[in-house]
Amino acid sequence: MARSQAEKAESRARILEIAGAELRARGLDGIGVADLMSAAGMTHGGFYKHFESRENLVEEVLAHVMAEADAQLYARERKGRAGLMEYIDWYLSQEHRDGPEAGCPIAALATDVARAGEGTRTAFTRGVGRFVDWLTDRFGSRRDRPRERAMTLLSAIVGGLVLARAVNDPKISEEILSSVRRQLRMIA
Amino acid sequence: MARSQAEKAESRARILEIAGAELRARGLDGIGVADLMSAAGMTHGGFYKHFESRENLVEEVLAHVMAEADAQLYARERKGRAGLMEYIDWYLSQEHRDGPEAGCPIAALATDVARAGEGTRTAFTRGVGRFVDWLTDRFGSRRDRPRERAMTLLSAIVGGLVLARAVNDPKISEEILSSVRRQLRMIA
DNA sequence: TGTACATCAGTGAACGCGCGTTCACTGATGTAC
DNA sequence: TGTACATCAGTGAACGCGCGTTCACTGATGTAC
Repeated sequence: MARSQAEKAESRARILEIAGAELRARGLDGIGVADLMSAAGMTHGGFYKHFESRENLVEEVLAHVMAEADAQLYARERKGRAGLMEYIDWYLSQEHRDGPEAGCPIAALATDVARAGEGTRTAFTRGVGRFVDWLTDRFGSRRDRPRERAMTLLSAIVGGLVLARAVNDPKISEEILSSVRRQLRMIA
Repeated sequence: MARSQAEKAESRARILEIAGAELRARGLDGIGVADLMSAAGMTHGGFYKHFESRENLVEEVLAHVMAEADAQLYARERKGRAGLMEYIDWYLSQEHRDGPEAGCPIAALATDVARAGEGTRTAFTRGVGRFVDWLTDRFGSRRDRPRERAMTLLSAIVGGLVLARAVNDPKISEEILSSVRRQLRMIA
């Protein structure tokens, strides 16, 4: 082998990481095999030593990125209402709005996923489910109908972030973020 | 001329209408010039008698679709809180979820628009602004901070619809729609 | 009203170009003796 | 430990293919007399 098995694993990890960022920044159709491989420091031909096809890559990257976001979520230190508030404030921050490549894959890819293949959608659905569970836990028995609240909260932060990103006018964008942040203190 | 001026206007309107549906169903990258023209009953060459380029078409279609949605919004009969509730119930309905081609362009295209050109984003931003104004009016003086509420409500319904569409599991999808519908009665 | 001519909506072949994929090849790595 | 051989990660040229765009052409329409 031109490279050891360990090096192959590193290459694969590098491809997945770069693709995870590109995917969130440019959408499911936004990465080309050649560009991706060149960003990973290789030529395009080697791609097929790691993935069956481009579609297969997208599926794996989506699953990878969802699992990563999920792990970060469950690793957060602050619990209860304070933890939830902290999370919402980060989620609806300018920093998160302006850095989709490292941000929530749900907000970055939701409309793309709706048009994607079943494998991709299944990975996405699992991530949404885990997210809802985490939020539900934050409500605990503090509030009635915690799961219903969790789903609404998720909808509001995803919608708010997506709108803040799409909109052209910085003032409206900021207004959306701060409005949702503020109003959610009532439901949360 | 092979066709009269009136016929040209009809052709253009037909292209815009079909593109408006395809765009919402398949995303900003989802329509090809050849497919679009053939769906409009013509061959691809004639496209450039109506639009400068594909990108120019996308811009015009987005503006057209936003204006259309806006007109429908302002034409709704029921006013006040009842009108708002009625609208939310439609927005978060299975019918709307399953028919993006005739539904809200904001929810259908938000993440695509975030990556699109300035012209497209400007048209989108204008539409969002008008939507927020309409919602703000529905709150009127009934509630404090009506504009803040309007932006949060918009975020929640857009996010809820987008998630309900992306998710693979019909049970979760329906649960998202009904949760947001129910919880929004508190804020609205 | 009729005639001659210019206009231009729509046609369909042809064009580059980029993209996903294939494939023969290289040479370091892993393995068997 | 050393040698011979098979393996296979990565290379880079080449492939189809679809897509946006161009262009010479057509013939009905609009206009000028």
